[in-house]
Amino acid sequence: MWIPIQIDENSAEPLYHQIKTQLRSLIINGQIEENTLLPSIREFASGLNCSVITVRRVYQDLEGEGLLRTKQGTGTFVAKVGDSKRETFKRESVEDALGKAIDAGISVQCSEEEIKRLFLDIVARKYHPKIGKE
Amino acid sequence: MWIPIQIDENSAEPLYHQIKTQLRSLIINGQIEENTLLPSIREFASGLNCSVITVRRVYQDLEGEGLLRTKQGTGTFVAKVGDSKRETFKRESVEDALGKAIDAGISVQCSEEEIKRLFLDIVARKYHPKIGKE
DNA sequence: CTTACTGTATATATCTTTATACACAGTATA
DNA sequence: TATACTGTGTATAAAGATATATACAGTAAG
Repeated sequence: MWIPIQIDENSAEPLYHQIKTQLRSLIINGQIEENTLLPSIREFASGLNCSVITVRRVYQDLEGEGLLRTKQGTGTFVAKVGDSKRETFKRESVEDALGKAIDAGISVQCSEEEIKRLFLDIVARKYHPKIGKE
Repeated sequence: MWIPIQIDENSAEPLYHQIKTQLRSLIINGQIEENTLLPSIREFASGLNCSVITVRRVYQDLEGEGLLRTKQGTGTFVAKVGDSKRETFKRESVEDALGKAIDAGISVQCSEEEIKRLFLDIVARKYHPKIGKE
């Protein structure tokens, strides 16, 4: 089972927190099905170029949130997530990120038209990527 | 001299890094004039409810970047910032935040129309705040 | 020179990350 | 059913980054 996690080396956000946040998102959004057996802490750590203990902490924290079940000697499985929790999480996470971006614009005295134009440009680029560009 | 810094207690980003990032932004964007005497580390720390040492580290780091001049017994002053540096910084910081927000949307399978609608709603709210709402 | 303000240095506690060694569960094989 | 092997999660100790309190040192003004 391959789990798509993107680590930003330059971020000030701690490593375990980046992993936890992204894995939580994948689970709550249903991109990883209930009862899926996650990679072992060793396999996951190897893929992320980090320590086994760091992954262990993520699994432990998410188990504390009720998102994972873990059983020594067997592995770690994803738990059931209710639909209402799912929807709430989706909306909040996107709204939060957009709000932060707009705050950044305001703090830099971006005009409303300017930030709208920037936004639409980047949306177009990200939703319709051209070959040879990111 | 009052410096507007917003601390997010819930963020995983270290405190000194939040302060440093925002103060750097204020200086480079010219929202604090060249040669302005910044608050003393004690006064600033008191306003942010944090330790003197945390503010001290921020001043020290930004002095290392050439954005501040500091003189023992006298205080800490903002240095000169070139126009080209200013413009580059503004564009990059906003583009970066918008890109992150859109990535968050994509990772959550937000449709292009959906994220555009969300964005315009939040822009309207933030640029034209109603009384009684944030 | 005293006083009250600056920044500075040292020691301490907590958080983050790691390395290493250990204990438990499944499976093949005798 | 033993036994050995390979997989799993677990516990302990140590190093680095982060945040703090407290004591030290330079500067300016009375």
